[in-house]
Amino acid sequence: MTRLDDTHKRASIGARRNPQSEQAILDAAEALLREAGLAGFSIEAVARRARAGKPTIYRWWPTKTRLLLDVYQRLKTSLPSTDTGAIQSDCVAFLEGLFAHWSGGSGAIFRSIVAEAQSDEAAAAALRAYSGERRQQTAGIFARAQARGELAPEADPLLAAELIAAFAWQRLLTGRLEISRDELDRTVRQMLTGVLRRPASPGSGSSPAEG
Amino acid sequence: MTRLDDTHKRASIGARRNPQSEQAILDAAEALLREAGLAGFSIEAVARRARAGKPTIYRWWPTKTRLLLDVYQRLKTSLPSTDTGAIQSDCVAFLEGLFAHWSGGSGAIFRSIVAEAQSDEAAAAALRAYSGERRQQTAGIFARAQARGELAPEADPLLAAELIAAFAWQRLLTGRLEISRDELDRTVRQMLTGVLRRPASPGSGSSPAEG
Amino acid sequence: MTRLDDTHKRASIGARRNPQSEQAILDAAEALLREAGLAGFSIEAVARRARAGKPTIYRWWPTKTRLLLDVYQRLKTSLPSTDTGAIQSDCVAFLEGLFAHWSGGSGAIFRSIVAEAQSDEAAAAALRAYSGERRQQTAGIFARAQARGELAPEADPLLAAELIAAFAWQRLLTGRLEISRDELDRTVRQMLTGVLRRPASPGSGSSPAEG
Amino acid sequence: MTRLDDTHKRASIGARRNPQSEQAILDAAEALLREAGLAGFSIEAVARRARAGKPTIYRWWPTKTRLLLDVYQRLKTSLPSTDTGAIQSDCVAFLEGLFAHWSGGSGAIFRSIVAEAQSDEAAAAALRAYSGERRQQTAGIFARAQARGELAPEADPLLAAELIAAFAWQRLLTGRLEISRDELDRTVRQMLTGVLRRPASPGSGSSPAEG
DNA sequence: AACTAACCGAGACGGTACGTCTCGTCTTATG
DNA sequence: CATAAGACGAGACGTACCGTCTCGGTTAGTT
Repeated sequence: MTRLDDTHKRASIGARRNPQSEQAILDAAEALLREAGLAGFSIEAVARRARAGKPTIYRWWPTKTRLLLDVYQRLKTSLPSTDTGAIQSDCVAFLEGLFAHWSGGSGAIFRSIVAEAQSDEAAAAALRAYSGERRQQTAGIFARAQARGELAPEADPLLAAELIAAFAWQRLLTGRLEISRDELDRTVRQMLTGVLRRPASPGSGSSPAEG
Repeated sequence: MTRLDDTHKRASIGARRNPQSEQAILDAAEALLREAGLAGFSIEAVARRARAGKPTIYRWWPTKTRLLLDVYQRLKTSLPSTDTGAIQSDCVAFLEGLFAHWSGGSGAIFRSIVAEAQSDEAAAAALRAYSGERRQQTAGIFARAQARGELAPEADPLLAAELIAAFAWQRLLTGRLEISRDELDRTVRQMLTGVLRRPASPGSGSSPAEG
Repeated sequence: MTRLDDTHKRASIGARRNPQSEQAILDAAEALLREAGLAGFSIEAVARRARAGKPTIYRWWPTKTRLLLDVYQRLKTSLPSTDTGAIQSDCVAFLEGLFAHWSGGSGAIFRSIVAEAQSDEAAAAALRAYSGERRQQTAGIFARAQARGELAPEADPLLAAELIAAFAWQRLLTGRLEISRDELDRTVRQMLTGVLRRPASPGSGSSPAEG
Repeated sequence: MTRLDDTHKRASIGARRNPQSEQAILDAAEALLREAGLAGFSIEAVARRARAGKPTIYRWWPTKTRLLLDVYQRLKTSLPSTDTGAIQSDCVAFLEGLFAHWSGGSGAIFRSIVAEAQSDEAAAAALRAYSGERRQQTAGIFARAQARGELAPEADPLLAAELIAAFAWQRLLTGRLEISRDELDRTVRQMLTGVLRRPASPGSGSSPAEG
């Protein structure tokens, strides 16, 4: 990428990790995942593409899964939980942002991680830790709404975060990320309001009656 | 398993498929998946265990995925959607049944299929079809409740089914199927009632009665 | 060949060998040997080409070797040992005829038999029998010359036959059948006269003339 | 064989060929050929016996034939052409030595090479080269005799070598290596003297003077 | 005329070997 | 002492043949 010497002699830089190699390996891994998915992702292939020795990879990433996770970590960047001041639009923005992020190529990588986690306990643990952390983060959206008085006091923000994430996951894993703005709205609304019939309270309605 | 004649001479029965071999292969595949998951599942291993020749497997299941799907198909059986007359307990029963089913070994197989679907389009399509069909089925629970007047008229049963299934999937895929009855209750309740604050109907109040 | 109905339905003709099938199988085997040598010669391939069932082949030719031998037998035809009245030209004619015969395609088949005989005892026995018989036949050339007084009385016709055949075999097996008439002449001459120095006819003697 | 550490941990020794593995593979190949001939000789079997990975074999010996040739090369050692001072005994010694060499197990290997050469052009070329070289070597026996004046000046040593080798080959390939000393003597004598009747030169005679 | 017996093509069966691929470990030579 | 390189043992991949088996159908002799 940033290198000028394309004769690519990238030898040791002494008794410490060579960041150029690290970059080259992560770049290669990411590219392979984007191009061919988990199927084309092998340590052998990464080493070939990165012009790195296999032991160099194994030295820093003891398992394929760890490399996978590092690749995903790198592009997790921000996804800043937008705060529009209204929970409905916050949730829609959250899902829209996530789906856009995933559609941009990183979805393939995350799918790979989930797949890997189904047969590799290390990946499973990492995925569990990662998704727990993300859940906490997402729960923040609901906690803020609760603080604003938008949510019922007894609502569990963490559980709400789990449910919305679960929806997103299933869409990703079954390749159904294409979803219209309108459908997204309706989905979020039903998640927020639930499905139960409201007790016909006199002079009220499902949404905020008036002021 | 059910065989008694473990002298296993299971030769050809003429120019057509031998159902004994088919059974033995599916049995072996299922056992391997249950025992070691997708990692231990190889055509080679299945052939060894089933005492079958590899070409016999390849003859009938052109890809590993097809065999995987056939294995799952076999044990899809019923999971009869219980009808307790109340949506809350219906949903709890649904999740309890599903989690029990998955915990009983078939979860490992379903996880394998989901994993496979992340890199194999055939598996993905099959999974999509299967989960769509199941969603329809699950939506029935909500449609019946709606007919009873338990649910709001504008509630979307199919969407509700998607949300509850998504929750279950994520729990399975992250290895978090152990869940107490109480937690299940709370989860279902929040799914059904939503999280929004109630419009403070006069003389009522879901929880914060007073203080 | 002679059939007109190329829909080639060649069913059983009752409880006995169907000569059409036998022909088709031998034809196919011979063709395969000529085209691709021993490497392309498999029961499977013969069956495919002959549109015959494998058991039909195994019924009549218990081993690949037997089929091989039958194919060779079929085209052994004659090779009539020419009798020109002079041993030198008889031998040259013998070798020329043999080399021409082998060059015409049957050489590939005979090479296959020799190869087969190196790892299959049945083929080895058959080859031994066959070559012994041929040796007897070839010895006739020398016996006739001996009767004519052309050969020394103590010469062994059978041994002479063995030597000339051995020469031919080695040429075949190392792919050196192309040989000029002149070289053939010289070869035969040296075989017949030997290599020892002549006793310088009258009044001399290389070896022990007398005492 | 000569190893003491049969715990056989024989890993890589860096980015170059491991001579231990090479030895083990050649040993295994030779043993298999001696024990079961070409039929029992498969890359799979060699790998198993040598405790080597198949790719290790394929890396260094692209074809089965190459491995075969290397095995034979290894035991070609010497066969020093004895020089007794008399062509008759030289030839007998040559054949006796060769037959003994072949009977000692290497015959099976050479037969395999000849067989292989009948369907593999690479093997054929190698065999041609090898036998040409040996022929040159053997011709030395006759050339020396010619220099001594034992042979006729017009005799062709190379052709003589070809004829004696051909005799040996045919005996090997038809499994007729058992031959008495006496028969060997007679055979060599007829090769050397030829079969033609000597011109009845006065006062001489090849053997029976006259009556 | 029905029955039996052996043939026929077809093709599935359990196996073995093929040659290629990737795995994760190892040891070198280079810097 | 980290690096690129690449050999190593192991074993799965998907394919080709092996030799055996059973099938459904055909035809000829025997009852």
